[in-house]
Amino acid sequence: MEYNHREIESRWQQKWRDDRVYKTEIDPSRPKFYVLDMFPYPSGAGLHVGHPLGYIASDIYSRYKRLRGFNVLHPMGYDAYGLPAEQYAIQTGQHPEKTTSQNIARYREQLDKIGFCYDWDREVRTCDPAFYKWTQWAFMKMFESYFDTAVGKARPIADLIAHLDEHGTEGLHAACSEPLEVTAAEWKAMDDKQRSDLLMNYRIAYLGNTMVNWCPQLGTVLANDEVSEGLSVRGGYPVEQKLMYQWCLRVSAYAQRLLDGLDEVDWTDSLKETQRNWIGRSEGAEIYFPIAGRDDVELLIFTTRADTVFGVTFMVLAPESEYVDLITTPDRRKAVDEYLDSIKHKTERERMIDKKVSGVFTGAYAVNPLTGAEIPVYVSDYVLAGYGTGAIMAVPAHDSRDYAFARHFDLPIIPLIEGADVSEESFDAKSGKMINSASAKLDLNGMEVKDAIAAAKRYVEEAGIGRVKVNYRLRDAIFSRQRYWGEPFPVYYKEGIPTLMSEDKLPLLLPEIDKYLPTESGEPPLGRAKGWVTEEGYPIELNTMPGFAGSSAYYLRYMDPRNPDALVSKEADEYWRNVDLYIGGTEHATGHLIYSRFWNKFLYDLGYVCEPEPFRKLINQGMIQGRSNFVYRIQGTNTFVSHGLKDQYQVTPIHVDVNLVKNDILDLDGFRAWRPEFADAEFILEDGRYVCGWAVEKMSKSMFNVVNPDDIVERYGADTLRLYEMFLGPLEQSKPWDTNGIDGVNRFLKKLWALYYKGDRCLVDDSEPSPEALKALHKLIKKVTGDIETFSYNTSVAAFMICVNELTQLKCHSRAILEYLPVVLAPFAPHIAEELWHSALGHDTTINDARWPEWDEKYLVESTARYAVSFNGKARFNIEVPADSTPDQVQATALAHGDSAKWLEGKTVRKVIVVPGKIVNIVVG
RNA sequence: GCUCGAAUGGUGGAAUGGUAGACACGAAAGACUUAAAAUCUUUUGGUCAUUGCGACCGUGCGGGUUCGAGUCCCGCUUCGAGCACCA
Repeated sequence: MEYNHREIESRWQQKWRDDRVYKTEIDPSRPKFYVLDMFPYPSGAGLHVGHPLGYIASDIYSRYKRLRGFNVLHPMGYDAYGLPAEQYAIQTGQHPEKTTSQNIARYREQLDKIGFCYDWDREVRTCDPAFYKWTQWAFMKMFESYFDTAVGKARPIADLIAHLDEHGTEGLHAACSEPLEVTAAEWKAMDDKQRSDLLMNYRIAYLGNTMVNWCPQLGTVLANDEVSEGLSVRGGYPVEQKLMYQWCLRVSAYAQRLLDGLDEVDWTDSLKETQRNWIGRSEGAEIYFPIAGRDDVELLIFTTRADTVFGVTFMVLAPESEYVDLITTPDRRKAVDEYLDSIKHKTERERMIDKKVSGVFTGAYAVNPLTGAEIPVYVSDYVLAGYGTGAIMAVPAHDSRDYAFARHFDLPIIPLIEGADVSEESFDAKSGKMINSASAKLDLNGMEVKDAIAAAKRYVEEAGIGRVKVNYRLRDAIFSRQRYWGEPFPVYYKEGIPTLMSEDKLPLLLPEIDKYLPTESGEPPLGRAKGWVTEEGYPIELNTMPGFAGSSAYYLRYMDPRNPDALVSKEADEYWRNVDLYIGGTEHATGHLIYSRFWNKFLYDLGYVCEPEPFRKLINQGMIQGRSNFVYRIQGTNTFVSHGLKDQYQVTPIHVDVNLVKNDILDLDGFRAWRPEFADAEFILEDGRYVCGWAVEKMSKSMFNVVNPDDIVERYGADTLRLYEMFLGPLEQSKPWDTNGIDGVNRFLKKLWALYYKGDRCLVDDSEPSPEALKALHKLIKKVTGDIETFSYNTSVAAFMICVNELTQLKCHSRAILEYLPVVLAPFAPHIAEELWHSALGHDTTINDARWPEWDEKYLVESTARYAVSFNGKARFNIEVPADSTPDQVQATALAHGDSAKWLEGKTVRKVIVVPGKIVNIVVG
C-alpha cells in the first residue's frame, strides 16, 4: 500500500478518541509535567494556519515528555466570553451562547484533524456556569480581602475591621485608594453605608470613582491594555477619559511582587522587559512645596530627580488636580476655568496628538524648600493626574517637557550640570557634575548626579520636607463592563450598599434578555433582565466582568475541571502545582499575563494555591503572516501579464486568492472561474506559465491570503502540516505562511514510508545494521533530543530528512534501526508513527506507551579530530589527525607541524600535554 | 525619545569561537514516459578559470580581541517589537 494519509490519520484519530489514550489522572508515582496553550477565543472565522503553530509546538513537547515517562497534563478549552459574539448578537438577535457554541464546535473539528494529544475530558469554557462559578467566587474573595502592605500580602477584610474597631486607622498598613484618618471611636459611630464606603477604600475588589477609558462606540469601559494610542484595540474606536463609578481590582498593590516574581520565572528577556515597562517602577521622592502667603495648603510633588530641586523655576499641576481649586487666586480664576474647559472637550487621543504646549498661570507662588525662592504655579495638561501626585516641580534645564513649557511661557532655565548646554534643548541625561546647587541647607555642587540624587533624598527625609517614595505606572484594573456577554457580579445593592451574595447562590446565572443593547435610560444590557433582583427584592449589579476575568485562573481549573466544591482541590493543586510550559502569543504580555499572575498571587496569599507564579516557562510563538499573491492587469484591459514581464506594461496589481496559486504559478482556469469579471480574462505568459507576484501582509480575508489548515490536511495530511509548520523557521520568530516548500516535507514522509513498505510488501527485516546506519540513527536521536529541549523544531525536521535519506541510500531495512524511527518521530508526526509502529513493526500498543530511546556516543565517532596546538599556553595553529590517533601520534604530528612552521627553531621542547580532542600544549624553553 | 531583538545565497533558514551556507524550496540539466504528473540522478553563494585541476572574494558597515570571528568586544546603519507627555 502507498502512504495514504487520509486513511491513516482518520483511523488513528478515531482510535485515540475511542480508547481515551490521552486521558490524564493524578499519579503520584510519576513526575508531573503541565504543558498549556493559551486557549483561543472561538471566532466565527475559524482557525487559519497561523493558529495551530503554538499548539503543534506544545503538542510535540507534551508527547515527548510522555515518552520520557512524565505524567503530562495537556488540556484545551475556550475563552468564550467576548465582544464579537455580542456584537453579532446585537446585529442578528441571536443569543451569543448559540454562536459561541457553534464556533466552538467548528474549532474542535479543526483541532481534531491536526491530531493533538489533548485530554478533552478536561475542556473548560469560560461561559459555562460550572466554570464561571469560580470566577465569581474569586471576585468574592477579593471583595472580602485587603492588601496588608506591612507583610506584603492579602488578608481577610475581617482582620482590617478588627483593627479599625481597636485602633481606627492608626497603625494600619493597607493598600488603599486614598489615605484616610479615622479613629476607632469615629469608626464605631459610623452607619452601615459609611462603613461600607470606608471599607471600599481598602478592598482588593472595590467600587471606585475612577478615570476610565470610555469608548462611546462600544458603549463600554476598557482596561488600559485594551487601549492603544487613544483607540480601542478591538475596532479602533476613539476612547475618552471619563470619571465613572466602577468595580476595580487593586492590582497596583501587587506591583512590587509582580516585578520581583519575574526573577523567578523562565521567560524571555524581552517579555520580562515588557512587563517591567508596564509595571513601571520608579524610585524617587515626594517633596512638599509651601504656597507663599498660605499656611493651609502645601503642594506635594513626586520627582525621580530630587537632585534638581535647585533648578526648579516653576511648578505644574494636572488639570484634574485637587490643588487647582485650592490655590488659584481670584484674579486668575476666570483664565484657569477657561483653560480647564478647553481641556475637557478634548479626548485623550486629541490631547496626545496635539503636542502644542498649553497651560495657564494659577496666580499662586510656591516656595522652594531649599532656596526659599518663590516660583509660579501653572496648570497644564502635560502633567497627568493619575501618576504620582498629579503635580510636579519643573526643571526646564534637565527635562525636555519642562523645557518646552519654559520656552513657551518664557520662564527661566537654570543649568545644574557642568558643561550642559541648554540654549537649544534640555540636558536629560543622568550624568555629570552638579553646579549651581547649593544653599545654606544643602550643598550638592561637585557631586556626580547619582550621588546627588541620593544626597538630596537623604536630606528630604531628614529635614522632614517629604519622603522617599516608589511609584508604579501599573494602575488598578477596571473590572466592570457595560455588556451582556460576560460573568454577572454576585453582588446586590441593599439600601444602596453593595453586598455580596452568599456563596451557596453561586453560580449566579447570566439572565436572558430581549435585546443585547443598553436600556433607554443608558443602563447596561442587564438592565433589561426581568426579575434581576434578589429574593428580598434588592437590585443586582448590572455590569458584567471583563474578558480577562475568565482567563485569569483557567489553568488552575484544568487541574480539577469537574470539581463542584472548589476551584481546584488541594490534592490536584499540590500535584500539578503550576504550568511548566506555557505557549502563546506576545499580544497578552501586558494583559492576560499580568492579570493571571495577580490573580494567582492573590489566591496564593489566601492559601488556595501552592505556587506564587502560575507559568514557570513561557515561549512566545511568532505570528504567521499571510503571503499574498498578485496578478497584474494591464490598465484598461482584462489582460493579465506574468510577473516577469509586467514592467513592459502599465499594470495594476490585484490581490488574487492564494488558493488559486501554487508555487507562485496561477491556476488559469481557477482564476477565470473565481469571479465573473475574470471569466474572459486573457493572459500574457512567460515560459508557458503565469507567474504571480507576492508580498507579506497580515493574514486576512480582504487580502485573499487566508490559508485554512483543513485544506492542507486534506491535501497533504496532518503530519505534513505539523512538520511543515515547524520547518518554517524558529518557533519564536514571525514568518509568512508560504506553501512553496510544503512538498519537500511531504516527500520526506513518503520516503520514510518507503523504508518500511514497497507496495504492500513490508520491508522490515532482521538483518544486522551497518555501522553507517547505526550512526545515522544515533545522530538523529541525539539531535532531536537536544532540539526538543530547546524548541529548535525546525532543525529537528531537517535531521529527520537527513537520516531517512541516509538510510535510503544504505538500503537499510533493519528492524534494529527502523524500530526507533517512529518513536522519535511520534511527537512531530504522530499518525504515521503510530501506523508504522503498529502495522510495519507489529506492536499492539499505541506508541504513547513506548520509551524515548537514548543515543550512544560510540556510534558517533568522527573520523578526524581537531587539535589546537599551543606553545607555552598560547595557541598557535590547528592540526587534524585521524580520530583514533594515540596521544603519541598527535604529539608527533604537532611537533612535525611546529617544526615546519619554524615555531620550534632554536627552542627546546620540555614537555608536551595532549588534551583529548582539544589542545596540544607544547612547553618550550 | 527609552528598552529589547534581528541583519547570512534567488527564497525560508543551518552553523558548543574551529571546513559558512545543513535541510528544504526554487532554478538548470538528464533518466523513465506516447505525453503529462509522480519518481530518480546530477549541478546550484559570487567572480575568474575549467572538459582532470583550481584561484580569489564572500555572513549589513567600520574598528578591535584571537593562531582562528557569522559567533566575543567597541562604534555605526537599517529593519522589527514593546513602552512613551509616567516627571
